[in-house]
Amino acid sequence: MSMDPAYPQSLPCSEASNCKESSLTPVTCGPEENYPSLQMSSAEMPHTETVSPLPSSMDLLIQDSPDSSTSPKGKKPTSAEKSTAKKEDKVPVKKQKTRTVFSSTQLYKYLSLQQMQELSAILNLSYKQVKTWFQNQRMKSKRRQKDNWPKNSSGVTQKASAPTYPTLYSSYHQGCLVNTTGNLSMWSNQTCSNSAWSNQTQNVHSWSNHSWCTQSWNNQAWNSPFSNCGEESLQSCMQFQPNSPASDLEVALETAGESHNVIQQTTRYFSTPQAIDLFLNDSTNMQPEDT
DNA sequence: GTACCTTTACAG
DNA sequence: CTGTAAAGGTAC
Repeated sequence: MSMDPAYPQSLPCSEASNCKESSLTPVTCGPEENYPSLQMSSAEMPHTETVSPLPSSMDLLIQDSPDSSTSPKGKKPTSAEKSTAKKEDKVPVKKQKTRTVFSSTQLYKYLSLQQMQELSAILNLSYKQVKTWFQNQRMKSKRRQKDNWPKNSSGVTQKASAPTYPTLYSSYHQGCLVNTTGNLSMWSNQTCSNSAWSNQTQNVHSWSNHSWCTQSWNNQAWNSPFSNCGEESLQSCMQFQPNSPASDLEVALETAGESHNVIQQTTRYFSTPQAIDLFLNDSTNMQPEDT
């Protein structure tokens, strides 16, 4: 339970080392930084960058994103530039906060420290960004809860209705992170039935200590917002045998969920907001919420 | 040092 | 206007 991988080790330059305390200009961090794809001057930044320096294994995972939504600026540099230019023009550099629009592909693989680090490198994002994302997700979940996220009221918001934890792994597992040691984290989502999952193709990517598992789902079965991107390539898989679909997951979840905190829970893969919500909500208790 | 929370600012 | 990445501040 000690997970403090000083991220800066193997990463090229992910750490926040850059933008955080450095200054307010994330862009200044560096060209090959992780922010490159963020905003910068798309003019000269063919975001081909997206996935260049990736290992071969990861290639599959991230290669897609033709330019989905990410396009930090691939599409409308005007706005950004405008604003930026404007500010620079007169305002004493207040703070060029540029919203990085992560591509679904990128979002698809945000995880925890270790993974985050690697991911950051892989995705060409900074560790900070990855971290921030999770943070925001947590906040988002909380807010939703507070706001009484329209869940069953009409049963509309939640495409597949928020499943409870038990249901989660039963019919909601889309991927999982398996630790070589036997520990595994999972990210789940809706519309994924065990059967479907069994049929899916399984591609295992070696990922550090963990095996990045991606399972290929049916595009149709996948309704989550995040899933609309060409995840076909980065679909998830499972490391455990296809024979033990939910079984392993359950065990793993139990083990992992019982002694993990929110952070760790977050560590699990979230493919969809709902999944995150679920995790953030029940993960702590992992009880059948069945009063 | 990190996570949590609040606020800011941008993209759709 | 909403959603969300990101900065700032605070607490552990």
